Amino acid sequence: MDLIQIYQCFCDRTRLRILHLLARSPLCVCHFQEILGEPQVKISKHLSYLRSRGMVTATRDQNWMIYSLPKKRELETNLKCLQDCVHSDAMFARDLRKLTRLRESCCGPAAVSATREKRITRS
Amino acid sequence: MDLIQIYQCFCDRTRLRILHLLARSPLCVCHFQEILGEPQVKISKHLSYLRSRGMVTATRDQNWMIYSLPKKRELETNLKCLQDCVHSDAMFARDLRKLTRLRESCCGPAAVSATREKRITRS
DNA sequence: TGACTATATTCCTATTTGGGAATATAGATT
DNA sequence: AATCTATATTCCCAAATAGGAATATAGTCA
Repeated sequence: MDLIQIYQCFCDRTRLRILHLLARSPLCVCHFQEILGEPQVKISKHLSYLRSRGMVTATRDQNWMIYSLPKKRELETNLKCLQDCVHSDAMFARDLRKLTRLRESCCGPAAVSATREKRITRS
Repeated sequence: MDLIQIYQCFCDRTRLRILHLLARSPLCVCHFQEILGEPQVKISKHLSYLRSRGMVTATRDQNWMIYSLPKKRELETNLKCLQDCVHSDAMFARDLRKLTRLRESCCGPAAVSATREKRITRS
């Protein structure tokens, strides 16, 4: 059953933070490392967990893997619910703030920074 | 973190069905056995799992344990979301139909049948 | 008191999970 | 070709989970 899988993906702190961030914009692995402050293996494994269950999709942009959310009604519904629930949560708020800062300063792939106000082209 | 615990409780099929039913009305263990068609140990253990994480509360009515949902904003929000998501799901729909039938015919405790239209007093 | 009923707990086992260290891989760059 | 960079995978281990068989418990009733 699909719904169960969604909740299985939601029930780990790291994965929940990842999905919460992806609800804002696609991101590459190094962004997650930067924002979550967790080691590369950990991030990568959770992304692979999410991918194997169809909760994220990945495309390559040169060296970078860009992760984003697939179109899935139940997933979107639950992510909206998540956003309602985390309003007061310091950790999720902090993640979003870091995301904003990253968008301004980061060295990541074009596909991700494409969402910035000022598009920065790769040199 | 509280939210994580909610999702941990949601991520098992049996527990999800239990919580989904409780969103309608308080129930005792034998009702869950009847509706879910699962062995007593299994039901009892999942209820105890849920109880230890504060997702259900239990009170005794003679021999019966009546389980119900506590007032918890995030839990309620997520249960509403669940109801949005399961509209098309045969299993959850079947559970609800069985619940309705039980309300009419069952031999359970007064505390539970109190929600029936015609209150049936224990002989 | 002893038997009965509804429910909980214990013991056991197989599986899944989460995490880290080390290593592998794919594409880019020189 | 050799190297570099970003990411993935493998191997390992400890802990959590899910489930069933058997047993225990609390309250009820004769």
